[in-house]
Amino acid sequence: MPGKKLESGGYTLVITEKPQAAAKIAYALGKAEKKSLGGVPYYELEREGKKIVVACAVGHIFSLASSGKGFPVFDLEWKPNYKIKKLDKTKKYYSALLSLAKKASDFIVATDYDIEGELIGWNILRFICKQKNAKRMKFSTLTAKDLVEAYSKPLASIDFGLALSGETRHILDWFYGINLSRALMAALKKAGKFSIISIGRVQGPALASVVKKEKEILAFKPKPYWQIYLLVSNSHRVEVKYVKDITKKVELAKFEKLKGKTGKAETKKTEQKVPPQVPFDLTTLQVEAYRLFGITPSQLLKIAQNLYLAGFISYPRTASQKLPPAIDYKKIIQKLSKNFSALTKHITRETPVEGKKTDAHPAIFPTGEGETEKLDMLEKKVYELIVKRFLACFCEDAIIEQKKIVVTIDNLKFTAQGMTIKKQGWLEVYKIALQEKELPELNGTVMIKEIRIE
DNA sequence: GCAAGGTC
Repeated sequence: MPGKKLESGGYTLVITEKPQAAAKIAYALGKAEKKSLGGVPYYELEREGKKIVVACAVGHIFSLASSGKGFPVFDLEWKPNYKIKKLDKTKKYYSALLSLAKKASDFIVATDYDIEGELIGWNILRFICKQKNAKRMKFSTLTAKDLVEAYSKPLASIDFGLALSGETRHILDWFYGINLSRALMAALKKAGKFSIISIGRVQGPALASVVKKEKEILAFKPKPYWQIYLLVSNSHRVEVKYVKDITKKVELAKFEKLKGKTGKAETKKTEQKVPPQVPFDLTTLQVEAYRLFGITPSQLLKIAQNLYLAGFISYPRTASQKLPPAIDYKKIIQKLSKNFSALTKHITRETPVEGKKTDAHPAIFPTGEGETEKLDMLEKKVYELIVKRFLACFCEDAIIEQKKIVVTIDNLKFTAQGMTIKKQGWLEVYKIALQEKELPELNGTVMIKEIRIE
């Protein structure tokens, strides 16, 4: 392996992104012994006669920094966090990795398999281990099975595409954020004021969208309008609504004259197949957890992260809506059937319904492992939601019937709409807000019984 | 001093 010449006979150093992942990997690979270096945990074990040390970072332990004053500045370089920030908690992790790397004879990067994770691994490799490359463990769940497999069949190289895109993002965010913030403060100073303010790739557009919405709300002038309902009948009584809102009061007169008149009714029925909703990406899970349980997106991220670290679900920071066969979903379903047989019995599909989006990690899925008694109330809710969404992807389409009654009187059109579920299919497993509304069939001449204007 | 994104 290129880079600093390595001692032979040393151990394999597995580099993880966070302490909890280090523990999971170490105990999955063998009888690990927990040790500590300057207050930082690491693990030693032997596997197939080879000594392995599993060490960890704490997310990013390097940051971009510039010596340039004023703006614009473009001379950036990576520096250990502790050399830049006053209040830094990463120094002891940096030191522990530095010391453990010295006695290693080869390295495996086992950070999260995504853009930031690859960069975290690459920076540790080049700046601490003095290596150009290393093997790469690729995994999406922290279950023992996946970790052992990732260790046994590592990728020969880190993913430089991911790592470079991560570095590029850091650089561009720095260029744009720091320079524009400095420019903004300089402009303020020229106007005789002093304040520390900031702008950036995320906060700028976010602020703009809040301001835009606030302006819309301030500019909103409510206008009165009316909706017209008719109670019509022949064999059944049904309330139908005029298809438009009325904004001019004078137009109401022509509706007031309708009472006692007759009109023509027609009912149309259409059947619709509704396929299961696609597997969870993080954003969709956040939306659903808020809709169903009132859990905020940031709260959800923490819960999902915990479920992942405890081995219940796959890596949650994903935009993918795919469930590739490699995750062995048949086995997962088999495991889930122990606790969720009421749900798994509805499964009819061999392969899951999937969405379009892809990512480095698959969509969020349950691993089928872990004891749910160990979860708190919110964790359990989220976990079960993920189980249901996953299993629903293997269930049959639902069939719904849409009914639409159209009543025409004096060339004015009124309608009523109904919906009934003909076949539950996947809805048995994953409930969504489908409001059923029974509606009779109404055809032929109808009499207008009542008029309601509001 | 200013970004954004990891993890605590």
